[in-house]
Amino acid sequence: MSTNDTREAIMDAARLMVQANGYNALSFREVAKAVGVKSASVHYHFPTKGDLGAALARRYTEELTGYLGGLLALPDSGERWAQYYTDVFRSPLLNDNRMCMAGIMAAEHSDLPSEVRLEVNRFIDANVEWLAAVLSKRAPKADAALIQRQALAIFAAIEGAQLIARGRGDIAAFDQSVEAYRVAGLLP
Amino acid sequence: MSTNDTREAIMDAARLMVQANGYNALSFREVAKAVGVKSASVHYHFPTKGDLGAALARRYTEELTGYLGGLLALPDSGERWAQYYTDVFRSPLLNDNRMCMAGIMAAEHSDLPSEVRLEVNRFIDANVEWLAAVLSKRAPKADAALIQRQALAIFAAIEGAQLIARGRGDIAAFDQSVEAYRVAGLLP
DNA sequence: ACCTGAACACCGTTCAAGT
DNA sequence: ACCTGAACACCGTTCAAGT
Repeated sequence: MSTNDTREAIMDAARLMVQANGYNALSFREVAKAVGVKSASVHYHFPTKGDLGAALARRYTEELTGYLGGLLALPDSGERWAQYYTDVFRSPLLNDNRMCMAGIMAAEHSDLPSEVRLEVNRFIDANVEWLAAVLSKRAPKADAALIQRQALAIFAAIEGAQLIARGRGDIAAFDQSVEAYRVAGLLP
Repeated sequence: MSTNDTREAIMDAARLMVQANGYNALSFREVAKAVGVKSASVHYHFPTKGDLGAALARRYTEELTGYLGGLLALPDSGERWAQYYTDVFRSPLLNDNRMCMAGIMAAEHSDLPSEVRLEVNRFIDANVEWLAAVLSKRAPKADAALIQRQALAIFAAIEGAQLIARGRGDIAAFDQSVEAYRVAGLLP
C-alpha cells in the first residue's frame, strides 16, 4: 500500500466518524484500527487532530463546491436547483443518520482548533455564495444585501432541518420542514 | 453545604459545559473541579454521564415549557410571541456563544445514551407543540397537519439560525436569518 | 448519607527507535 | 519515507474504604 493510499484511507475513515459523531468523537486510535495501522502512524500523516479535522473540512467544501458549480452550469438549473441542493443535505441522513460535516462541527465550535473553525466558516461562505448566485439569476434586479440575507437564511434553515431530523432520527422531519420552507416562499 | 447544594452546583456547572461544548465535552473531572469535590463524588449524585445528561436535558425542557406556558397566557401574546420565542434562542449566543442544549445534543445524536436521546426528543416535541398552539390561535381554521408541519419547520429554522451563527461566531447571522424567515412569512 | 483514593481501560500527543 | 512501542497526562467508571 502506497503512502497515498494510507492517507486516503485515514481521511475516508475519519470522515465517516465525524459525520456520525462529530469532531470530538473522532479518535486517532479508532481511525488507526479501521485503517490497519497504529495511532502513532496516523500522527505521521496528520500531526495533530486539528490538522486532520481541517483537511477533512477542506476536502468536504471542495467536493460540494465542485458539485454546485456543475449545477449552476446546467441550462435549466433555475428550475431544479432547490431540489438538487436540498438533496445534498438529505443524503447524509439516509446514510446511517449522518450529518453535514460543517453543521456538526458548527455545534462544536468552541471546542474546535482555530484551523478547523476557519474551514467551517469557508464551507458556510461557499454555500451562501452559491445560493446568492442562484437567487440573483432568478431575480436580477433584487437588492444584493437582501439576496445575501435570504441566502444565509436558506442555508441556516436547511441545516436546522437536518439537525432536527437527526435529533429525532426521522428523515420525514427534514422533508416536512423543507416543504414548509417552500410553502412559505423561503425556498423558491 | 447540603447535599442538595452540591447536586445543584453539579447541574449548574455541567449545564454551562454542555451548552458551550456539547455532551461529549462534558467531563466529570472538570465538573468536580468547578464544584470543589472529586469526580467520584459526582458519580455518587449521577451514577453515569448519561444520568447527568438526561437530568440536564429534562430540567432544560421544564424551564422552557414553564416560560412558554406563561407567554401563552398573556392577553396579547399573539402579537409578540415570535419575538419572545426567537429571543429564547438568541440569548445563549450572547452568553459566550453558547447553544441550545437540545440543538447541540441533536448534533451528537448517535453518540448519546438512549436516556439522553429521549429527553432531546421531548424538548423538540415540547417546542413544536407550543408553536402549533400559537399558530392555531392565529389561524383557528387552518389544517392541523399543516400547522404541525409549519411548527416543526419554524423550530428547525430557528435552531439552524442558531447553529450557523454559532459556527460563525457572529450573532448577526442569527438576526439576519430570523428576519429573512419573517420576510418570507415562515415566521408570523 | 456523602465523599475519597486507587485502579481500570480509554484518549491525543510525543519521541526515540526501527525498517 | 513510513511505521511502531512506550511513555505522558487526560477521560468515564468502579469499588472498597473512610467519615
